[in-house]
Amino acid sequence: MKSYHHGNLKQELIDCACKLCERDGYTKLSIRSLAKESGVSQTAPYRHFETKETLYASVATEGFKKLSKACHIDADKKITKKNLVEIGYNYIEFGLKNANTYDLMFGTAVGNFAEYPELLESANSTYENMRLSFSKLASDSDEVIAFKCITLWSMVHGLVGILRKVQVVGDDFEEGAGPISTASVIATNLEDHLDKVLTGLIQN
Amino acid sequence: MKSYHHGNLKQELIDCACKLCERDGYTKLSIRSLAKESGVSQTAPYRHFETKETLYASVATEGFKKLSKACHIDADKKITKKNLVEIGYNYIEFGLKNANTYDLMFGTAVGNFAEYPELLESANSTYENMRLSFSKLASDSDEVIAFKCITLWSMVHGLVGILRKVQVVGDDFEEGAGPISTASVIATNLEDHLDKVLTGLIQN
DNA sequence: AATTTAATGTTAGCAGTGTAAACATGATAG
DNA sequence: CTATCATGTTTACACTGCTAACATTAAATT
Repeated sequence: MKSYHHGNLKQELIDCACKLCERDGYTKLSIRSLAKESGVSQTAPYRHFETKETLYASVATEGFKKLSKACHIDADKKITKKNLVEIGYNYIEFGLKNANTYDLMFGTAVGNFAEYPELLESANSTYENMRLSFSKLASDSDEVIAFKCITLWSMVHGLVGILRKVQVVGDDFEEGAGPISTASVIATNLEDHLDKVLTGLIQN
Repeated sequence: MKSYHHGNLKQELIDCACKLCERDGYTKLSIRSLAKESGVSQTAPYRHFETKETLYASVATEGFKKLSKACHIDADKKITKKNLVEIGYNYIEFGLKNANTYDLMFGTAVGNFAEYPELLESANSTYENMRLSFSKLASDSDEVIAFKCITLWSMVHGLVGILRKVQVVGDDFEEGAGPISTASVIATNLEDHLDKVLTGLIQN
């Protein structure tokens, strides 16, 4: 016995979309299949999402919230370099363990974050978190801190990209030629790697 | 007066696809519209590309070849740190000026490079080029060189990703809050930035 | 040179997609 | 109690990737 009105459709669609996007990749997601999954008509989702991109934006927003949480460090405590390594490590871990969602967040699925205030907010706050943690370690100017933060961010962001391609290509590479084996080495020594890079960064 | 057989369809399709992918983004590309553009029936492309992904792979291959060329340094000459900065700079420039193609190359459009030997080859050779240049500067072990190379690569790769999001969000940001203004600063001082990072990397 | 074969093209059609328009239902505000 | 409006449904359109059956012609074989 189901009523005509679902009651909680929007949230259910988002939750469902998050799961499906992560499981199959966002390209495989269709509004129709999503509607079916929620036991609702094909076009019902359009009452809650203007276009498919709007739905993507919602999923991406959830992603940034999770990423933010994963990279969060208790603000009261004193921050050490080890903490920053942790942040970087957690960032990369998130990117690899939620590869499909990560793709949605940083790919072209959502063209312009500015069109989706919540998404823009959650993305910026992810950065802001990171920047804050950084600011508690070094006593540099805001500018320098932001600079270092972006450097770390692009570092880990880039590593996620490279390491994902590694997974795709497969690890069964023997001759130390390609980027594959090397990247794998970095992957298994991620913390060391981050520590090294951060050390260089902090010392300036 | 056109003959039944096109004569050079495959190459024309690839060329056309490269242009369209770069102009509108690979998501907007349809095999049908591509066929129409080449004045050929809807399904003619399927004689040359098993699936759409195969076509994507071809476009991506072209992309890696261009990227490789952009990052190439004459092998005979002695390599300086400045040359490496140049490589990094050119890499980033390529990523920003060919944003849509870059997306195709590093996104999820092509799932598994290993399924497309030419693509895998061109991608690996891009890396190999970079590694070779690196190996001519420092006199480290192969392992360390590869390690440093990957570090530089993920660095520039990450920067492209971040800087692209900047473009998307727009530069008209004033309060020094978001990652935007900071990343913009990096963008305008790219060479300095790279030099700084590389210096840290080379000194170890 | 004639004939077979394989490569390359076309037509027709299926199943699936995003989305708009017109209509149905029922929760809520007056 | 009634009118309104958010939310759901039905129907339909234009588009997509892709398959199967058929047409044409270039290349290989006899």
